[in-house]
Amino acid sequence: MATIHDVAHDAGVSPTTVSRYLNNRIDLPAPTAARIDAAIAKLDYRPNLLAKRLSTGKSEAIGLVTPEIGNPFFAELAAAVEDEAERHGYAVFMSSTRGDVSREIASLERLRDRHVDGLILMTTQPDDGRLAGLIRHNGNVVLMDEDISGVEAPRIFVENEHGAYLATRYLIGLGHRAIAMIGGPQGLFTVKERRRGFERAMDESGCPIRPEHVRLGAYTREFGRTAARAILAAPEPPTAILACSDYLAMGVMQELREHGLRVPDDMSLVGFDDMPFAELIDPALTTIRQPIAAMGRLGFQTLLALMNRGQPQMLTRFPVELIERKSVAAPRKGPLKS
Amino acid sequence: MATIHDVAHDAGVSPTTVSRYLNNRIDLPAPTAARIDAAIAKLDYRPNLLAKRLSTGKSEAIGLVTPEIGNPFFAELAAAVEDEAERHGYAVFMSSTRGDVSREIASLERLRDRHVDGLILMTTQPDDGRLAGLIRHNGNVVLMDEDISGVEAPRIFVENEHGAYLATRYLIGLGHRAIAMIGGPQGLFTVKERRRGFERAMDESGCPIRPEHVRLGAYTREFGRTAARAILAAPEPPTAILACSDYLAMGVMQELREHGLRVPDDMSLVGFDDMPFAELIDPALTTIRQPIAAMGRLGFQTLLALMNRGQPQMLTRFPVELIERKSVAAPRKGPLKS
DNA sequence: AGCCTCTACTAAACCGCTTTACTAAACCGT
DNA sequence: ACGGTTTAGTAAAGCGGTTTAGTAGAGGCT
Repeated sequence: MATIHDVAHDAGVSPTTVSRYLNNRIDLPAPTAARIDAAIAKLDYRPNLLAKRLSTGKSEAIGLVTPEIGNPFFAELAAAVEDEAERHGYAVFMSSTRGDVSREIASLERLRDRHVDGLILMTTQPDDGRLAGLIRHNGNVVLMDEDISGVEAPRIFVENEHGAYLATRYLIGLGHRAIAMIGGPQGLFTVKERRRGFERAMDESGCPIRPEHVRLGAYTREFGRTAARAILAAPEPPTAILACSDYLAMGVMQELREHGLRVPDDMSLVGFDDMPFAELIDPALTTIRQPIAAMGRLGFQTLLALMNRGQPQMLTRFPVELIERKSVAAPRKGPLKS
Repeated sequence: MATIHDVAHDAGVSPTTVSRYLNNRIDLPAPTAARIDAAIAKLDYRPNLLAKRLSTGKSEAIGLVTPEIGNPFFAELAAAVEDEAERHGYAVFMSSTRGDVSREIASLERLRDRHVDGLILMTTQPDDGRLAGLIRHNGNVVLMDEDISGVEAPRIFVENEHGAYLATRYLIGLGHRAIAMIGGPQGLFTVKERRRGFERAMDESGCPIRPEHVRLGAYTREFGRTAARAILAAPEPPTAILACSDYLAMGVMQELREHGLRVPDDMSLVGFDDMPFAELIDPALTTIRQPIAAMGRLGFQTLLALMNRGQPQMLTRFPVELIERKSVAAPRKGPLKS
């Protein structure tokens, strides 16, 4: 393959000149520029990225760390990030941590080793301090979706509290007063926020919250089932359930079905996230929509600003929206017969 | 950051020695090795990947080109590829082409420009020859899922024909004789193969295929709806539909629902792929499972063999499996009342 | 004429690692 | 004691760009 030397030789200039010309750091008289252009075309010259990177110390790539790329929520987000990154000439390395802190650490090490210039990090576990330490040393990290405390990175979140508040108010507005909530891992930022929104809505309307109606565990379908089972077994089961992710809602729905209960006739159900499958299931899931694509785009833009030593917004909250579908109705009369 | 020179200096040897030691190209007496190890630890030395890559000409990264990373099928595959790649110290660049040939070409250019050492390529469109040409020049490409004709790359496919055959035989076994088929883009490899399997099963059982019962268009939910609408409008609608992807099946299901038809009572439905949501929808979808994770792993292994100038298997066919769920029953008696 | 400024470049160092070709010293058998 | 082999390394030339510091020559001003 042709190198910059070949081009320089062919055009009768020095490699320096070609390099500067290609990087717009010099204004060349038209004939010289034309000779260089001709040489490039003739030799089919392509700059060697590896060399360029070593020289500049930039890898022109970013890392996107998600808990699980197979999860449609993160996959959609990844698609948006990738889209925006490509527009700016950046490549995206993805990695799925599967809730494994050591994988999160590994991606931070990739940042330190200049494998990538920056990182968009989504975690699903409360940090024990290790991540925070690494991030502080490395810089160029944008946090999305979940917070890591003790870190001074730009953050991009949704209005978690407001979302849960909206959903709960909506249920209350339809006459529900006994509402259960199922959430992800205890201690997680989104979990706390969503719980707060739920509690605020309940309090405002004077609806009592029974402790056994609040189940925290994991953002998985499996936990949705477990939690639903527990809630159904409670002495006074609720008439509606707020599941703080669509995955949880799926599990709840499956469990209800196995108990012979119908959604929404016997139990109303609201999800959170508006994953692609939310409108495909039956009944279509009423849920809180997060603007995934916009978050992904902004995530990259924020990181870009950070990498260019700009001044990115340090905290962005995206609005959420209640999407009304078919999984919610007025409360049933009378007790559950399952 | 410490460089290999610093380590060498600290250990009292030359950089050459450190380099060779770290790359296992030399056996050093224990004391010397210990000094180097100590220096590395002391200085917290990490080899600069950028420099290493320029020097070796390898980027230790591969590209994974999927039509749409937001699609759970590809997302799951990506997760498996990534997993296997990481195990071998490779990073994975993903890109979604969204059916855009220019994006496919862009990823091949990244290969040529040594951004990545190899590529796993999944396309969703018949090639006009451009891709084939580029692949021939670049080498180190593994084709998955769909074929590109005129290329000598290792290929990894599933038993498309057998899958469709299995599904069709299964329907016929339950008494269906009028079966429709909905497939992806005409001219696509998987479409042709699956169609052939469908036709073979029908022929073998003496079931006539009505031309208006075969709909080819795109592997999308939207097309599933369109095709289902057309099929329902046919003079003699079938009693079962074979949808050649789960996305298509989703669309079909939605359309049927809007016509007031029940699955499987009024119409049996079989999908293809066994995407994660297939068992979540109601009724759970009977479908043909592709071993996605195994395909992803083998995809990387094959590419690795290719990159190391080994002799990879040039064609691998993965078996498929019929997953019986709830979307299939014996054919309804009498005509459709929609 | 002498000095300054501007244009149009260039030489050479550098990024940090790998690798080829080579050497000094120790050991070994006869 | 000597040639040959092994051990334990090293010097220096890349890899292909970028960048800093500098220069030759033309033109303008006084």
